[in-house]
Amino acid sequence: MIKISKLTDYGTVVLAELADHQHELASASELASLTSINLPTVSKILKILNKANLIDSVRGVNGGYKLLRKANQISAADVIDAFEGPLSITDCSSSKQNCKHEPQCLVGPAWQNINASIRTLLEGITILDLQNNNYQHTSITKFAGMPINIETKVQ
Amino acid sequence: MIKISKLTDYGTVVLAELADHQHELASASELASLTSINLPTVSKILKILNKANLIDSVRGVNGGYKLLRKANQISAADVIDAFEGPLSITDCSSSKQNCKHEPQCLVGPAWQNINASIRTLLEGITILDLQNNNYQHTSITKFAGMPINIETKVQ
DNA sequence: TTAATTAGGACTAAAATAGTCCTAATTAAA
DNA sequence: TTTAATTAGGACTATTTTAGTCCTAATTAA
Repeated sequence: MIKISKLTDYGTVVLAELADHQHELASASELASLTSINLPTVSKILKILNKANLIDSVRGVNGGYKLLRKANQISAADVIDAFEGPLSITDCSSSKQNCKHEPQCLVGPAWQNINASIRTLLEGITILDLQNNNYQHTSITKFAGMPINIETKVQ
Repeated sequence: MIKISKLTDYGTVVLAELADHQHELASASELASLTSINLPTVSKILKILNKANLIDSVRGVNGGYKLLRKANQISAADVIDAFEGPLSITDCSSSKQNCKHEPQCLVGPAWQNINASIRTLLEGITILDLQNNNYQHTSITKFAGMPINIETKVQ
């Protein structure tokens, strides 16, 4: 269903929660109780986010995590990259490698363009937008005579 | 990776091949050899496409399949729906049901909007576009002072 | 009647995903 | 210096999803 994994979804929830904490550290167990996600899972998520340089960690007593960038500088695409590797709508859309059907494939290049479109869309949406729900969908079918879709952020 | 399944991908390939046959019937085995996808798999794909009313079938000797609508009237979203059920980027983005985290979920509604955007994008792309690769990605960052992404179809 | 074809669905195998758990390293505070 | 709280890293298992194959029935032209 063109879906992100549960872990990625949880990842955005955890990041949104961290955004509420601004510069204070939040521990894994705090975040678990705030988000209602099980502690072991939250820990795993935090490690992944840390490895992807989206958050910073401090060990030891009173340790915890905080955002490394501002919420409006972390995009949905960043989060997806962290959890699922480079965004790619089909196996062959990320690069022009090793597809055994490639010579006679009629649709590969088009999927690659669609992929780029979805990526651009997701790069334009930040954790702050997700949190505030200030991303709204609008659809405009014609612009200068051409059929287009416009995705806007509420200002 | 926000990806469609292999079967969905193959589905578009098969549809594109059927589009080349216009109104003649093409059998599963013909399509298998034209697309280099194994026969049993092509058969499965054709049954799914048939059930979704995207193609028509004729049994018996000289039977086969053909498109039920024109290639420019079958969208990428139609194909994804056929293979993967209603498009939905997260478990909670398709409807407002049964998510145990929902009361405190910070990001659900936003994902639902993103989902709608991706759907609109995919509804605007047809098998004909895929086949001709006449869908191209362009990105414009400002329009009337607002940050936007515009996805265009080549005319 | 036969052979070519699709319909339907059961089944298996493989891959991806989610979730848990263990041990080590770090650090503040008692 | 010891202890307790915390993250780091990774192994592991269980579950779910996906891909792919196969069998039998129904249909139909020749």
